[in-house]
Amino acid sequence: MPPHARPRTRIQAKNHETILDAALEVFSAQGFRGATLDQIAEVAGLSKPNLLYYFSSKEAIHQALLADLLDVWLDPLREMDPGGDPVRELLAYVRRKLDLARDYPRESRLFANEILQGAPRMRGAIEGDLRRLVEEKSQVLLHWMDEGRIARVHPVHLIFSIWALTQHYADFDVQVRAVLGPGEDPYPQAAAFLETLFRKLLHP
Amino acid sequence: MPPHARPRTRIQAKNHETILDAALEVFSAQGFRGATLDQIAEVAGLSKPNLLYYFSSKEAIHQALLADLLDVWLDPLREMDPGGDPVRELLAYVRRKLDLARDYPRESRLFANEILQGAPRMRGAIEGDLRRLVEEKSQVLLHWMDEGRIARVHPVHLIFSIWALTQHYADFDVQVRAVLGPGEDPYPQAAAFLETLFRKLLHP
DNA sequence: TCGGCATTTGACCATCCGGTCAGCACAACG
DNA sequence: CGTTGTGCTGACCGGATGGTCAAATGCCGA
Repeated sequence: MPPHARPRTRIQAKNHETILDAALEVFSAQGFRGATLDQIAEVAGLSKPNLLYYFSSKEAIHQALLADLLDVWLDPLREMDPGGDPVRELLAYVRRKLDLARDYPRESRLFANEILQGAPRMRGAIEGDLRRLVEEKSQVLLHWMDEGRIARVHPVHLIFSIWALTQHYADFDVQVRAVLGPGEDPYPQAAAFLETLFRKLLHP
Repeated sequence: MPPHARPRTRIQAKNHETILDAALEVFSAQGFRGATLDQIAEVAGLSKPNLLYYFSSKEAIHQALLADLLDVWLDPLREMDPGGDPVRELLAYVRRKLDLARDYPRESRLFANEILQGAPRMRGAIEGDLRRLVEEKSQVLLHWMDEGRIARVHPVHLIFSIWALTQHYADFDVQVRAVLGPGEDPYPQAAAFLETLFRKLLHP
């Protein structure tokens, strides 16, 4: 009688969260098809039928994760203030995005997995919300360029470059650490490097 | 009697190639676990048992793909000539890498999938060949920086940035095209943008 | 304390999937 | 025309996996 709705009781809220966290762990590391309900159940410390008491299917768990994801992912871009100082705003955006990669690598990899497979469960959001936001912010960038406050480059590719350079540290973490050597924290170096890179790129 | 060896007859050579091409198609789009032998067989236009006549297992097909991959992937970096003009050499490297993303997106996604999952079948190569090559080329970059011929930045992160920015166009192709709009070819714009970016970054 | 609802689970099912195998088709060759 | 080796396949197997269900257990307010 009380299955797949939004959490109502305290137990439901807790188990919902536990399951989503475990699912994030497994989906981000194995992809959708690679992940199994048994693995998720094990990580969550629950039985498999119990998972399906809270979510109607493996798909439903995955959907729930993706639903939240895009918002979190785009928030740093939304925060970019058209009224602020251009270079400062853009560097702050880069910084927020890099922090996101450092603090939420699983979310980054979940997203990367989804796009890599052709975004079968996110097509709509990408062609909708995401595209609109990029278009909107591109206008802001173009405006700044017209004013001569930052260098003139293709605004959409500028945004792509921020995504690529920051997410790389989460998605290719294994490679990054293997090359830098163990025990080396990539993020401080990355922050410095990216600040230099974008400062030079944006300088009019 | 004549199964899993290097191709000997003409038929073997042809089917080997057909299977690897089909497998690349499927593995790069679905990941290792997401891919099934039936899908590969269908794409190849062969029966499943026939695949296993030529390759001993699903693993073996995947291994065969990965074995070639790293070399192809690192060749553009190998070609960077320590005796050439620094900026020209680096821009040429960026260009070669971007062409690779444009012409071999499936290979790029296969690689991305592998790294995303923690490189379970490539750990050795990454900590070995790849790391050594990056270390070697970093020395070249540092030398160029000491001579004042390019700006001083972290050489390894410079290489990371080239990887991230070029592979992004293959790995996140769906997103790139969704944002730019259909019918828009991202690559000419990307080439121009990346040339600007790296020219500015490297300028002493 | 008790009734009823929320929560949990062991046992089970159908399907999918990687892999095997016995044998068929066919061409080359003596 | 028989023998031999390559190429190929339908039928099958066992284990994994997503999902179901009836029944057991825990929890809470009246």
